[in-house]
Amino acid sequence: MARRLTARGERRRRQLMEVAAERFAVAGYHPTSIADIVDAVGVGKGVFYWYFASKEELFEQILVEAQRDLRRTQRAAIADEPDPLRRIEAGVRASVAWLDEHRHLFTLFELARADERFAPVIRRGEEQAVADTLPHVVAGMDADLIRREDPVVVAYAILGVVDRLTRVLVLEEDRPAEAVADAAVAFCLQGLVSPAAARARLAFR
Amino acid sequence: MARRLTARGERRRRQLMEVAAERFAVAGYHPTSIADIVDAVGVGKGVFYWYFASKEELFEQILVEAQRDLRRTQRAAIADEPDPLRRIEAGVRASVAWLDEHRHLFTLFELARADERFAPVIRRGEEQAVADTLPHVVAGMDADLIRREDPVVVAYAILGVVDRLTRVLVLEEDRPAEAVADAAVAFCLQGLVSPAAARARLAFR
Amino acid sequence: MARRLTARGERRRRQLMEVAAERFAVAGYHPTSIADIVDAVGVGKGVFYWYFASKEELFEQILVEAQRDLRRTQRAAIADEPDPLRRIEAGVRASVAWLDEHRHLFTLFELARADERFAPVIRRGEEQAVADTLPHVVAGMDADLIRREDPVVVAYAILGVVDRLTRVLVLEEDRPAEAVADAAVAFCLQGLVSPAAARARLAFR
Amino acid sequence: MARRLTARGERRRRQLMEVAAERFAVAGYHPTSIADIVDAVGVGKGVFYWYFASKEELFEQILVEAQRDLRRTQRAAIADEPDPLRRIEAGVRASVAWLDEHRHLFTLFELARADERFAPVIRRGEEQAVADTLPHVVAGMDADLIRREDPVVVAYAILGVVDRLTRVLVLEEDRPAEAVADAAVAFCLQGLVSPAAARARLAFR
DNA sequence: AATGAATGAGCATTCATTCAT
DNA sequence: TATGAATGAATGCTCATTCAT
Repeated sequence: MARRLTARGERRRRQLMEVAAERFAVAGYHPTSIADIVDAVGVGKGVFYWYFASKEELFEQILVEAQRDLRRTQRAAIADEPDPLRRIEAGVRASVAWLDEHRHLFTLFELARADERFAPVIRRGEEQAVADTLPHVVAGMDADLIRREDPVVVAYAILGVVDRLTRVLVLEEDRPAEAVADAAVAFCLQGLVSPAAARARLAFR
Repeated sequence: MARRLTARGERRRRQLMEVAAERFAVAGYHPTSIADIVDAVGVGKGVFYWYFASKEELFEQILVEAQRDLRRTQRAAIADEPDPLRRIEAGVRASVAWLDEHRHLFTLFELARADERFAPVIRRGEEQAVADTLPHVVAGMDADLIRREDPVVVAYAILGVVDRLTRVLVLEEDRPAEAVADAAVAFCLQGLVSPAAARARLAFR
Repeated sequence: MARRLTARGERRRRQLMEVAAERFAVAGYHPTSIADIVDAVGVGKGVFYWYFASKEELFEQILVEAQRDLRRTQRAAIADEPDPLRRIEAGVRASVAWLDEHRHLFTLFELARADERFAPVIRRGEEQAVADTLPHVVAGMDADLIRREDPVVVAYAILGVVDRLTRVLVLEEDRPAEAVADAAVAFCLQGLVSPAAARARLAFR
Repeated sequence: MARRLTARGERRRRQLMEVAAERFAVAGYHPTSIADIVDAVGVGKGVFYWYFASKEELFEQILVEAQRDLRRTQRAAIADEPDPLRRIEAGVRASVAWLDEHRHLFTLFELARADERFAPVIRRGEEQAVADTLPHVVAGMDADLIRREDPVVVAYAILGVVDRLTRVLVLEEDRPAEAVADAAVAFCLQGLVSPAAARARLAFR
């Protein structure tokens, strides 16, 4: 592939990707057939194979573009923050917001993770996200703002919190994204122990 | 179904479930055919349908039994702990250990979550886990050991941390389960801010 | 087969045949499995094959016994009638009544006729019925009570009328069997032309 | 379905229907597999499902088209007849001729009647045939050409005679269709009583 | 006589992909 | 670029029949 496309061709390609993304999210990858996709767009099957080498390639491209967009959004949100903790916080908030706004793509990430063929794409994106977070975590530790822990662990833990809270509370229970972002930030920064208990624990050391 | 089985029949049923669980985990649900399963067991195709009404029912039963076992393990681990925080900690440790020991079942949970038909089963299990955690969180808040927050949020956050850290660090990066459990506990209890920063923050209030 | 059966065995055999006949009538021959039958009776599959060599043999025996019973009924109804036309009439009435009372067996006759394997059994029964009717038709012609026509044709025509009127009007439209028998007799005896038209026609000859 | 077909596609569809109709008639519906059909046509299995949604739909379409053709033939045969009795006679003759010429479709009607799923299609056609016959019967009664009886009964009786005589005498015993049509007409019009007996009966009234 | 278990060929249907036009 | 048509391997599932106990 990597065909050179006319403007019209580019539009078609987009259209196919969008329709496919939506169907995949609603019905799943397997249950959505090429026929479903081209029928929804109103074109013949040949068209599909003009733009994509295979169903697999199509899904992969949807995923990669979505990851790229999410990452772009995170970087933009972080850009102006000098404080490491606030950078992380901004990243969390931006992620929750993006996942909320692109629910079907969020769903596709989950779908992809469960499929042998696409899991690597997701893993790659996740590793990228961790790599992006790492410098801020390390900077936070150097500034004694963040507990000294394996920074990779910390980064994955944040990912886990954001992912789960957004999926369950925003997508399924329809809570407002900002409130969930607040909760995610609070949990990630302070954990669940109360200040009182924290003080008591400190006294021990 | 719900057939009355002889001892021999019960053994067969177990064997089919185990072989299927393992194949599903390795290759995925769709790619694993009934033929694969019965061939692996070395029986005819009809045998499968003597014990299970469908491939779908089989998967569901695997999931439900796995969830039951995980829950049993968690409850056992928590049983003797009087302190709410320690109960939560024990639950986290038990979960990481179980997921480590039953890696293929952990994988099945992920697979299932991505499939329309099985997602409800997973959600149900997750809700059960949250419901199981809730009393301890609330007790912790009442004893002023845990920050006052929406306890449901807290429970899901813990789930997210445990799930992600175990999946990536234990299953993929092969770190020792105990170390990962330590890290998960630490993150969940204290979050990522350092004691110093916490003190500084406290001063503000 | 043709096993010597104890009294209990004979009961079992009857029970299997009755249950099977009813299921076949309701759901069809193919859609009714041996499993359905033995489950309905509450016995294991082996029992079935103790009494019948195959599903096919079972159906055949049901058919043959039903035909035998129908024929017995017809002969009994005709026995005391000296007049050929009245014999035919009595036969028609007896047939409609029997088919009404044994609706499921009537249905089985239809089912069987459509199946290559059983059609011969039905044909045989039909030929028997025709052969049974023939003497009365011939006697009627000899006594100048019945138009001179190919008696075989006449016999099959009667069969056709009885079969169709009973099936549609009695079984489907739930009309009383006696009324339908009346109508069948009237049509068979006089056809559809009015006496006036008949007279007019006669004048021509 | 209801796909837009090219001329070539339309040809394929016809071909599949014809081959299928013939196989169904020879071997039965169940025993004829999709594989049999496409193999006979010499195409891949997918082709079948390009043109038909299911085996069931195919059979139904065969039936409906056959019924349509039979009805067309009947109407054409009747068109120029002013006399009600002659219209009925013409209809009977046209039916016998059509059933003779399309023996395999006649067989399919029988097959279909025995199958739960297709019986309604047959019943519908039968009701149509009765509805088509009714006006002539009523007209005949009004003109005092036909005995006053329930016209629906009369119509079904005619159907029964035509069906049975054609099936047994034409299809099985290979008698000439015209002779059988003659016999059917004679029986339907005059019944089986002789003119003499009829006169005698009249005397009574 | 009876049971639960097992067999395995057979079937309708799906679907990613390719092809001829 | 685009279409309708075609491919054919693969899949889940059924079921009459047999077997071991």
